[in-house]
Amino acid sequence: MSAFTPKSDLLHTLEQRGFIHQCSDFAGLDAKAASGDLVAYVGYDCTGPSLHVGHLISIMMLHWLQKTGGKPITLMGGGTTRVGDPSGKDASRPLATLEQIESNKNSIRKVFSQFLTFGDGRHDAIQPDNAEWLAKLNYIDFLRDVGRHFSVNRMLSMDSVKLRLEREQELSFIEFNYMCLQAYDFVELNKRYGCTLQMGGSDQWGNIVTGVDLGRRLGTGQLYALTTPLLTTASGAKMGKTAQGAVWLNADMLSAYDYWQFWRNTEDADVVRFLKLITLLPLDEIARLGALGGSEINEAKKILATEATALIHGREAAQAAANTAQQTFEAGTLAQDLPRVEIPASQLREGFGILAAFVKAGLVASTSEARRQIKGGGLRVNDAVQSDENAALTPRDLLPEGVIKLSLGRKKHVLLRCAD
RNA sequence: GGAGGAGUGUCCCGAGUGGCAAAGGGGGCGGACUGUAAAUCCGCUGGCUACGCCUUCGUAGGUUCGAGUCCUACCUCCUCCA
Repeated sequence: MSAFTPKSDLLHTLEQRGFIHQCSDFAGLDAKAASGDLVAYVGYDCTGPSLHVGHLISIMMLHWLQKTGGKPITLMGGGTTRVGDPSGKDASRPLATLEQIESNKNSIRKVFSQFLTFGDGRHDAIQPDNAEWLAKLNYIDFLRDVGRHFSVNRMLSMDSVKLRLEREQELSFIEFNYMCLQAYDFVELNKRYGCTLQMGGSDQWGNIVTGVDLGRRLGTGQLYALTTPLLTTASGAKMGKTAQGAVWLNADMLSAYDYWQFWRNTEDADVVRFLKLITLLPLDEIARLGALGGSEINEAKKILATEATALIHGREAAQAAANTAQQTFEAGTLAQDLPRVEIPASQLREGFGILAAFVKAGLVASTSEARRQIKGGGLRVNDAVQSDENAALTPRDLLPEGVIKLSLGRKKHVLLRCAD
């Protein structure tokens, strides 16, 4: 792969930006992409109400695909989610109900329009749901026409399955069938839309190649597999989850400010890699940012955060988040745009217990945790460290702006405000 | 169907002798150092109306002053046999 110099704009771009982990046939795919009628898809589970930052890489790939003249398909896994993906999860996921899946699907859908142009044109993105064909499959027909092409021996050797077997963990039959359905999807998308490439994270390699294989046996013509590295930090931690939960892409599930903060806190070693993967900045600009030494790299992190946030929350919200951060962390002034929580004015007049206040603000999960944080010096009111867990907030704590600033650690702030 | 083994703090792994809010990791959070970074060091990591009370060790009972630890039944998983 490294020896190969891609001719197509697509592979050229993907390679330069660090998207490529494995490819089933680099040269073949390159030729196909260069021909200008490449249709490719990525499948998305409907297990949650929103995608998270871990999904971002594949979405960006679809974006570049469209930009370089290809047609992207975002396949909603409305059908496969009814079965469950065995990819390395420790426990079998509880199966989602049909209503949940439907609701998740509609919620997930929203995010793609920020990255892709949908429509009926030749290069417009489309968004089918594999329930359209999987739900009406007839078991006998499926076994006869498709099932006989799958080798159990091979499936057993796949990491996702092998791991579960080695660790003596539950692997149910329906989960086992997941890859068969995913392979079938690929073939079906080929028939319906001329799709010849499936992309995904490196953990999907086995599933994707199974689809390529099935296509060959069923006579689809050559199919291709392309995987990306999983989004991890330089220290090896998986991205996408924080203590508060996943870093959601949907704007209604994670604020622009929090999203901006997430990327602002990127490790030094990851900045350039992330700029390439999740922003649209030109490579020479990224190279310039990457050359910044020492603490100057913070400038690059701010740009990373703002560009990333602009993609899903809009330029204006991203800039607002940047401004809020600038005021809070650099100017040391009160940023009115910090997250807010309201309490009744009467409650403040009576004295609002400090522990309850932090719980109310959502900065700690329980009063016990608030107590612990006070012992550890982690709670501040109006930037003053608190040491008395019996203290109460009163109207005297109100800043001139009419709010009380509560902080957990150095980074998390909430403004407490009286409701009228 | 038979024999044996296993299920531990709702993030994960994992010790556990009848006195256990339960060893030790990882992860996470907080503090120090910094640059809202990494590395390192320190603290914390069930809940509450909090020097006490309540809920936790697959589920439900039982023995006991007292059970994660003993007994019974049940559920789930693993291994060997049929």
